[in-house]
Amino acid sequence: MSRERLTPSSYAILGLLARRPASGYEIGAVAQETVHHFWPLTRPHIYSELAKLEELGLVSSTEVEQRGVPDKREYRLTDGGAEELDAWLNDPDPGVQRPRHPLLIKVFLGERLERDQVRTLLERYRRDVEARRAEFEAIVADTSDGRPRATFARLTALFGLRRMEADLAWLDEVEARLEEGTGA
Amino acid sequence: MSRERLTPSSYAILGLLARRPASGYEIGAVAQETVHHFWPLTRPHIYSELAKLEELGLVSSTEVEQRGVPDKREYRLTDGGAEELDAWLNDPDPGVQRPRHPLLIKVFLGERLERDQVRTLLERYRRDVEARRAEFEAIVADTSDGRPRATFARLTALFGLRRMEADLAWLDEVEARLEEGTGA
DNA sequence: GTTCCCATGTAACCCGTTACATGATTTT
DNA sequence: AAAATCATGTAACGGGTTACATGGGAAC
Repeated sequence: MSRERLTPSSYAILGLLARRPASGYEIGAVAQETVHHFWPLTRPHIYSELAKLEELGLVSSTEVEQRGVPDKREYRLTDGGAEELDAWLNDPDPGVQRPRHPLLIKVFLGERLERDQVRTLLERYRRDVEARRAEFEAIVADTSDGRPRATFARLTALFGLRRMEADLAWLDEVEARLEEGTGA
Repeated sequence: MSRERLTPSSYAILGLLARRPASGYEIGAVAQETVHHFWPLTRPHIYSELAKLEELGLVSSTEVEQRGVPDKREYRLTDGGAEELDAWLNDPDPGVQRPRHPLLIKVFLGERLERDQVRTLLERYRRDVEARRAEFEAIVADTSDGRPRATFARLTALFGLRRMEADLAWLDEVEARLEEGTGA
């Protein structure tokens, strides 16, 4: 198989197209509301992926005229694309997460910092986490009707929510530990 | 400041060099044991970063002869490098995490899958998570003496540990929910 | 009737990865 | 003595980002 040059981003896009044909721009908008919180897709990236996928015959496109706004190129999944997508989905390999957590670099090097500076840093992070937790909660609330499709979207938001809660618990632990270190 | 082209990886490397001068290869080994679990650094990347950092005057290098093994180029932080590092550390911006969680793409598209296939996928992920949790626990155990430096390393491992626990809790939730869906 | 925004996309760039190179040293 | 490993590194590639382009509507 020469087509094994596809990335998770490729499959995310195939998956979105499986639900509904769309232009690159439209995929960008949908991605923002659906997969962005666990797999960010920028629009330029989507465009280049679509070109690659079309070259591989996994999607096809037609120019669609529009009034008032520029014409768009609408992509749809081909039969081969659906096959490729399902083959990937049925592979139970969960894939690798490469953690990239810049905050922890600063924490790791915390000995170079004043204690108060570490606290400020953590406080800022806590605010970020709380904001993201709220976003996840909103998605969970939005997907709590019984629609079959919403069920799975809900599970991904729940994942984010649980992780944000874990981060908050960690922050509590760390701050408590830093207090100890201070007084003594 | 023209030097504002540095990435978190740059600062991670500066931070490691602040502890001890080292060659690119040695930084690679240390990074593997210290920052890899929250900020992976591959050796080729380290080499190119070092070249860039030297060009900016943030590190300096000297060729060191060795017996039996190839000569190495040893890098050390310059005064300017230490300044730059501390400026970054003292900025309380925790930075952006770009979540990249390929598993959740499959979960999100779960309606295209057989229920059992979803279960298999989650089971595989659970094993991964348990393995990673064990690694974090090992680091926590390894850093539980009172060394000041170990304290901060420990906090980063604790972060990973809490997140893995969150993932396991999520898996329990999801699997329970999927059982419901099955019987009815 | 300028100024701002919206819908659509392209171009340029670079961070980080995977693949390759090489000579000494230890292992079998 | 062949094979594997170690210590050091270079080369090539590409996924994904930030910056730019553009023309029609909407807003003030």
